[in-house]
Amino acid sequence: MARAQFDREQVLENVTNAFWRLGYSATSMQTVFEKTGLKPGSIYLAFGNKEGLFKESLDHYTQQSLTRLEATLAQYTRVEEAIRHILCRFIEESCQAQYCSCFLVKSQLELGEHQVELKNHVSEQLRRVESLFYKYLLKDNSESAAQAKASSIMLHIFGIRVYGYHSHSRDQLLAALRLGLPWLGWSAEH
Amino acid sequence: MARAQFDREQVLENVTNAFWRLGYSATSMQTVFEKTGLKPGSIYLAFGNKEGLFKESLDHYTQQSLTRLEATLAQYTRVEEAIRHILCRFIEESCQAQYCSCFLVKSQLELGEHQVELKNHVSEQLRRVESLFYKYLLKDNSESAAQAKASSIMLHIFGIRVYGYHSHSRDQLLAALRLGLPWLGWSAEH
DNA sequence: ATATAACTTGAATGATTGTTCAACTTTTGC
DNA sequence: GCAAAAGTTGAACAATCATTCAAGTTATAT
Repeated sequence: MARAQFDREQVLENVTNAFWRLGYSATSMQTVFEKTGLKPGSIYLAFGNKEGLFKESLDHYTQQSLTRLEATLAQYTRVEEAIRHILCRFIEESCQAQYCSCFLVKSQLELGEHQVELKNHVSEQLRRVESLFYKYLLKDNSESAAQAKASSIMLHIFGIRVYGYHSHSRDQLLAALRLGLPWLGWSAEH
Repeated sequence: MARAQFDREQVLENVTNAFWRLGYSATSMQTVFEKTGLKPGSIYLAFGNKEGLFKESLDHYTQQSLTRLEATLAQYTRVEEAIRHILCRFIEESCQAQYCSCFLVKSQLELGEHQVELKNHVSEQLRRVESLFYKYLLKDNSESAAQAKASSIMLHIFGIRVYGYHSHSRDQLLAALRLGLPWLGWSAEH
């Protein structure tokens, strides 16, 4: 029973990157072989097929994202401050040259009738993100207020992910966030 | 000089629908031939290639969208009321069974390094939409306020387009819009 | 009526798609 | 040390991809 000779994490890192940038359809298995240096047989034995590989990539990405979000949310005493930090980070990301939006958002919109299972899987991951915000907002809010605020946060995040993909304008996005999320208590200067 | 025997508008309608639902990569020319009933030669003579066909589809969709938006904006005396109507319409759309988000948003996120020209074209169309809101908001706002409000509207629209694609929850979206866009002056009941 | 330009047809192109598999190598359990 | 399990290899598969083109048809201009 020989062990796999490749680092599964490393492989998923490369594959996720390819899927993230190019999308599910536009990423060929040929591309996967090249980015990982593995041969067809190894990939198919380890991940089943393209859908399985994509699903694991999604999980890999979600895991990283949630961990990072949770860390930031736990770091600050006031939830609003943490969320502000997260949103500002997203804006900064969107201004970088190689920005390619959010893997989950892109996948959600790309997948359709032909990949229902994958699409539902993405939806589930997005709901996990919203639940995380909801959980932290519950500390200072009623259930209905926390839900509305969590949804509003998600709307703005989705907005940044799309808007930032073609605009790259930090100030415009920041002004829009200040206007749409006044309850986050933005400071006067920044 | 024989005229084309097909209705260009009708063909674009069908093709747009396919691209909209399946995306650029996942829509094969074979699909195009089937949906239109035309043979390869006719399509390639009329539209050049897949990219050209996609570009015309985008323009067809943008034309229809802008016309509809402009009509609603011109219909109401108060801009805020018009925008509220538009957003509510978007929410209603997102609750329908066959909802497939916004063609421009989906394309913006799908297109990448390999279709830079197309991607820029989509960005341009999205900017036209924002400019339309900006123009109408200028009537009652300073330039900076109108810009911030237009951006905020776009963020929320993008949000609906993504959020509505996996949630289908009318009330949640509405509550989030009321929270994020209070300056639109929502009535107490609805 | 005829010449010519516009358009349609459908088979064919070579490249690329996702996936399989028999042969081979490596590691493990006993 | 031996057998079996696990993993690797690289060629090969049929299917589909976007696109082309020579031949045939149609409409228009003169």
